[in-house]
Amino acid sequence: MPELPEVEVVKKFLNSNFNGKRIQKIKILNKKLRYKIETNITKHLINQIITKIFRRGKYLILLFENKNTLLIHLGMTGYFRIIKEENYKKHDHLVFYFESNLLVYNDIRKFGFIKFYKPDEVLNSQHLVKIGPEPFSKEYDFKYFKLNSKKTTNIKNLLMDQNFVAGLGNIYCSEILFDAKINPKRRCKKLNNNQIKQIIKSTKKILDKAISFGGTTIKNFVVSNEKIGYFKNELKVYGKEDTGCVRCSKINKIKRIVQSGRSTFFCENCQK
DNA sequence: AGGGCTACCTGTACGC
DNA sequence: TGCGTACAGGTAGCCC
Repeated sequence: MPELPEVEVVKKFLNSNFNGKRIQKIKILNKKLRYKIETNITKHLINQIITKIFRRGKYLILLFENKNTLLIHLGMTGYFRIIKEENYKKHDHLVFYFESNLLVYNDIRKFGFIKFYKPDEVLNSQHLVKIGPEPFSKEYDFKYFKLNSKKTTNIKNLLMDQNFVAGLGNIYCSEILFDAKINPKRRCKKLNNNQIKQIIKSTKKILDKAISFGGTTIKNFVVSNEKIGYFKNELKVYGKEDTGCVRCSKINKIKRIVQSGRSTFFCENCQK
């Protein structure tokens, strides 16, 4: 489910519903996620007002009035939904009780996590201390790319590296490289200046568009009780193995290859 | 040191 | 219908 655009949509959803709201109670239904949910988070967060929700890469940061934070990662299948009463489903793990509703975290595969951090600790946590720049930031530019792109790896793996640039995952890397007309197998050191500039441009363009469409629905990207994620209809190559390339003609079929154990989709004809 | 592979966990789709 | 296998948006820790 969640790459940067999906997490951004979740962040907006949480901000619009819970910013300024007080947590009355927290119930841990199952503490076994990627990391065990610490039982004592309850005593730090009870009666606290959520003052803001931030996104950094694919991470969510909940900030409370006493400056404590929760760092949340949705893994592959994590999502939030709002319910009116205690009406739980399989794989619900944590519930925040508010005055007028309940916010539930559900995660089938348990690759996500919810961690508590004291003020000023979260940005120096193991998860965020080495994370790369936001793709929309000024820092992610031509100079940065030249200076920090690992010369030895291919461009797909570079974009997937959260310490190079934050938030890109398996879907959007394929889509970005298709837009930039770059072959995902291409060695980084062989990219010329124009291609680097194009990759940066395509990164911002694809993510921006995906956010405006509400992210990509693959399986269970659900916010509240509404299905969103209309960017799925805009995907050009991801999951399109053996279908005709929408750009260079219907004769050339999209190929699926495996890079570092993950599927990559591209057109051999128009991505060089 | 840095990149590649595998584990983690559950569900689904597909071939036989 | 059932069984075995492959695959799925994530990171992290091991190995080389």
